Amino acid sequence: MRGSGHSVDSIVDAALSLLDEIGLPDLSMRRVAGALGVQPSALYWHVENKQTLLAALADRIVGEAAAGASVPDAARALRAALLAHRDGAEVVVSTAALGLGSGSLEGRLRDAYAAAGSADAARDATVLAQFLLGHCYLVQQRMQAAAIGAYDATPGEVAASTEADFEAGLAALTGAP
Amino acid sequence: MRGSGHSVDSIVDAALSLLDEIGLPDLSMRRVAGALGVQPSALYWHVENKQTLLAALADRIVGEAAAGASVPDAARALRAALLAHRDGAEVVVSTAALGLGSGSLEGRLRDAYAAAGSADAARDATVLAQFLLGHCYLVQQRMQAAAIGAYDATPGEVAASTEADFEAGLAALTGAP
DNA sequence: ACCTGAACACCGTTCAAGT
DNA sequence: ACCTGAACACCGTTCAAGT
Repeated sequence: MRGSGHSVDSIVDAALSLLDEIGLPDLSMRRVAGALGVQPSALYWHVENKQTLLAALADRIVGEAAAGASVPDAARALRAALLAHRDGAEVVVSTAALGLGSGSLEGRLRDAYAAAGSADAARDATVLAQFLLGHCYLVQQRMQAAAIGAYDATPGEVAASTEADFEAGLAALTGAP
Repeated sequence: MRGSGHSVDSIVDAALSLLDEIGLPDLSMRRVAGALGVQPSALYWHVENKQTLLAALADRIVGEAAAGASVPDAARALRAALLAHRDGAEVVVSTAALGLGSGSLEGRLRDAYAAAGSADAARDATVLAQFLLGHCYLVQQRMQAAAIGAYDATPGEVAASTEADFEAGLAALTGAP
């Protein structure tokens, strides 16, 4: 902090817009450094390694989504947050076990279930998080495949049928529409 | 075929046992070549690139699991197949959109739903596949984190509580125990 | 037909050294 | 405190050349 060259926040900023431009497979430490006009080694002053940078990116992607909402609305808000950035689901899911990334996401759902008086908020949240992450991951994979032309539908068609898939799963897992 | 040096099957064999040994992050084309006693470039005679090798690996992991079973048994068999190999879920999920990898898995579930007289077997299969893949991916991530010690449970504890999570989600998505 | 050898354009990370 | 420069040990992939 305090006007110095770069903070961890500015690195996450750069990484996030680079993610939207080029996608996760091409998101290298060297590219992030390049976007900041700095040597790759400079990043390691602010960030321990690539894994922790991705975890910070995951936290930023999840953001404040779903705070204080009902279970279905929390799930919808988290879905929207993941789908808002290219490969957002893969970033979040890949750091989910670190507690860092998605203690966040699963925790958010746990709060929603607890507020709704669930008898086992922890299990309910785990199950819904697994569906939510699997859903978003596969949706984004399919959208990318559709963009490349390797899939038999346009990105628009994928987006539409995909939301109905989500609502179907959500209704089944939460017990009602 | 025909007694030549290596087939694509022998490459998948080597890749699969290497996967169990070292995990997906360390599974490089160069390591696979090394395990076969061959130069890395030799692999490209049999296989187009790493992505298609991973797709073939995914097909091998899914195998014949769940053929002709009821929906819940198909789901359980597929779960067991993914969990049987280190990072199995990540391999399968990462190639799921290619039709190559998990036209397989999702198709298997679609067949089971269709045989059970589902009104929308395609959607039901998509939703269950998303849960199944998200579940297995997160379970394996958690088991690995537990093995490293970065997680607050032993691998055994993770495996146990995890199966109950799966049955809870499965019951909700299929409508009954 | 199948493989080697060498090369190309990359990686993540470390660490002395500069300022 | 923060960054550069150079290095280390790797990647996936291509392609001429060998057999």
